[in-house]
Amino acid sequence: MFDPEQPYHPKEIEPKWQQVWEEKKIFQALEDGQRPKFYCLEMFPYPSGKIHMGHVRNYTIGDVIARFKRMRGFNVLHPIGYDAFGMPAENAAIEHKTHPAAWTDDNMSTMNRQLKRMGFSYDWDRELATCRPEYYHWEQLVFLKMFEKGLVYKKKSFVNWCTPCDTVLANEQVIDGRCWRCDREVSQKPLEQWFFKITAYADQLLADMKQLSGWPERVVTMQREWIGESQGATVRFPLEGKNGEASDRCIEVFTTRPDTLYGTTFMSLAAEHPMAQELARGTAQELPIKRFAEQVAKMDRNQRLTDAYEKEGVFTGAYCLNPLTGRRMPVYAANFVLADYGTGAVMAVPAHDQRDFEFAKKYQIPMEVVIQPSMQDTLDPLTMKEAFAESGIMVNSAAFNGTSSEVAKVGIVRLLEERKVGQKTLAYKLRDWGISRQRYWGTPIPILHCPNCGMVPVPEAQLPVVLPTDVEFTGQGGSPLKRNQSFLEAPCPKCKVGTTRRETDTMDTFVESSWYFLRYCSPHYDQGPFDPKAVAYWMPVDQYIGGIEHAVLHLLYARFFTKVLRDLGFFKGGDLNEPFQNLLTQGMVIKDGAKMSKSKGNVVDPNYLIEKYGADTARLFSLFAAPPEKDLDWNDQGVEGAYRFLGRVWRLVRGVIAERKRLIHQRSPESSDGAAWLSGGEGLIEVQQELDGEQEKRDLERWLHKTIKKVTEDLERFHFNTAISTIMEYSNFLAKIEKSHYARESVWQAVRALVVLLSPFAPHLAEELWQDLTGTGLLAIEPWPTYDESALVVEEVTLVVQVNGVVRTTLSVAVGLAQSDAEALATADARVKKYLEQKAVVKIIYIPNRLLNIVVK
RNA sequence: GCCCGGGUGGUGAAAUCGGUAGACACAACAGACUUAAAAUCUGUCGGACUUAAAAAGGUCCAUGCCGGUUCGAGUCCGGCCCCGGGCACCA
Repeated sequence: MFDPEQPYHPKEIEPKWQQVWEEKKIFQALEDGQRPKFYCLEMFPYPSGKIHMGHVRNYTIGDVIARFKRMRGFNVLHPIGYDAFGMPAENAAIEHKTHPAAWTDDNMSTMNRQLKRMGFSYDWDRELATCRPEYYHWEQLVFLKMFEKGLVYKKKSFVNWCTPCDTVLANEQVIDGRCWRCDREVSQKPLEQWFFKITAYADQLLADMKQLSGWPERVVTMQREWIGESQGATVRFPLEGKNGEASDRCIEVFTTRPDTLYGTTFMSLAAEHPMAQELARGTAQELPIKRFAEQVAKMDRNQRLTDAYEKEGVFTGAYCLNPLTGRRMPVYAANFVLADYGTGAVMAVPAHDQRDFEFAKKYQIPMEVVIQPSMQDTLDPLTMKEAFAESGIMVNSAAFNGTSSEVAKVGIVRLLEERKVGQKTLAYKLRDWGISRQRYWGTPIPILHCPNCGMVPVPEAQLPVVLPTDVEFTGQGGSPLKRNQSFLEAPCPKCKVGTTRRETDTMDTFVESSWYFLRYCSPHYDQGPFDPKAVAYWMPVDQYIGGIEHAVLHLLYARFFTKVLRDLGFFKGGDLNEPFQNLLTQGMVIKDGAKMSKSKGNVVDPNYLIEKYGADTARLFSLFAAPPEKDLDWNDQGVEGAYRFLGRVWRLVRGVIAERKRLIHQRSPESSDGAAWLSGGEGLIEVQQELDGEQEKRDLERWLHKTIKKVTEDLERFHFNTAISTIMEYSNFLAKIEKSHYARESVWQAVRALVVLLSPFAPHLAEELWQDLTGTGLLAIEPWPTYDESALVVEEVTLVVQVNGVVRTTLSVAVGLAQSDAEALATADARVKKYLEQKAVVKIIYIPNRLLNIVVK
């Protein structure tokens, strides 16, 4: 029974509609050629325990987009799942004597409950968790395919190592050089590590950013900087042989300044460069070089990357020759040369590079000026206070003297190529992606180590390599996989006789998140990571929504992985290059000027919010308080305001329903109880139409169409806050309508539109009111209203009248008023007139229906 | 140091193309309803000055600061200050 006095109780209506949506599976996505598809995706959560405000905001944005697109006629795919592998689960297992799987499962079911309670329109049949063998099975398969193609390799590399915790730490887990858990200093330890060869895709990752027009510019910029392409040349400097001649061995360098080649006076190698030790071998420099390499290796990596420490080096005892001039140059090992950038060796030009300048000063190495700022302005190596690193005019450079250094750059590279001592080269800052983790709770790397055959991939038929469950978590002695005999030992699939030792490293969890969006397309497919047909239908993701913190990491990895899968043929001829067509990066949720965190004690728990106000209020406020890409300042009073607004809509709509009901009861008392009254019947509509005054009806229609237009346009460009304020204005307008007019047909239509427009934001309230209004159908799958331009036409507009650009009055005038009439009206106005006295009119600017500006002197 | 964002009332914000700055909210204040409170509803709400018995006006200032373009600038251009983010020994 409809009770007009019933107050707004979200706790009662919200779970009811959540259940209806779920039972009727209306958010289930099926491939359908009739409607255009729309893949709406939010970054899936790590199952840390319960959802936080950042999730609420992220998923509300995604849900409003999904609901809006669905009502606009798109076939929407809107999935959710869990990024379920990772260290917190393992740490919890160690602390609380549970199993990471149990801990993770618990958290996922809690979070599932919370997400459902928020009313998000997910296709729950597609839910996935990356820790399940049916997911990571396919990740292992891709790993093997990459291994075959040489896109995975193993090498020794330095990692952050915490001795008390006996484990590797990710960079972000090292805070000021100390372990986040035990606060001890983190050291650098060389370890055999697995790498994905992302550098092989550096050029494509850079070039294809042209296709990312739907991404925020700053994310593209961050990725471009991260990849860090430099144009330059490689040059080979022959080593000096026994009798001062050039030997057939050489040191290869990368330089972005081939124009300074004639000014090279020494050579710098990274301390770790294999040649450094080799050149010093058997000389007096052998020991100093060895000590120096050890000292550099010990240096904290963070310090090495951030501090401008003093440039130091040790002479290797060897000399090399400038390939163009034959000049004899000492070869040093230097602490500022990076082993893994370029070739790990640098041609040193002290006059034109600040680092080389400082180094040369310290070790009294000669300087050679080869570029002058201008013809007049010349440099003297003896008086220079710093290197001259800009472009200028070439000197002391043989045939290039007198030309500009920019021109010489090209000429010198050509000369190097002619003489076969160098060539044009691109260098990248991007490093290969180290994916090894010495942890249990991750995807096992499907490799066996055989004493006879060496590294042997696990045969595809034996996949998945399942994580053993009979494992004890002590936190001591490294990964528990290393102590698990049944996991560790396996017969060699190649020689059949050797007992192999299974790889105990697991994969970085960023690998799982690099392809989950593809798995969503066919989450139950058991012939491979995904069904190519499903991927061809749904991909690319039309709208991706997540935090800016993944600007480089996840978003770069996912782009890389997509390209790898393409090249491995997984898309079966599809041409998917880029996974995410459009990207929206939402801001943080902050309170009292700081990001919400337990330590700051400023956390707002979504559960509390839902309990007190309901999901619709939580959704509405998180969209109303700020535009999505900005930080959102949480304000409890603002939440109250959102709740009050929903209460006003509730009372308004139900007031109108009650009035309509009363009217019908008057006309035919017997039909008012059942659903029959809703349709009203011809007679009723006639009566209602009679009640409508022509002018009022037009005003109402104009408001209606204006509101539909604005809300639609704002939703298209993700201006949720202004879309909501438009609905508020519309609702404020409707609330002013006299109660005696409630029964009119135009009011009835206006109120229905209010409910529809509000539905993406507050779907439960809207669904409940929709049922009261129509008695049938689900609003969630109703079509979005359209607006009629002709209904927007007005007869009168406000004309702003300015004198010399200052507003003096506004006039209400007929649309399309002629300039002469506008001038006449304006100059007749007393407020305008007084500014025209004693003045000559110089110019009049008239913009019809908007503004009249009289310029006087 | 370099590269991006951003700076608008007491607060969150709006102003889509250069055309009435502050929509919509929050807070505050006043009032109505009530025995009272809550809830709800109504009104006021950038600043200074000013006219007036009051209702209601008027003038000037105001979008970080200084300048420019323009009939007209929150919006465009130049310089500067502050805040946030990214990069930073990458040869």
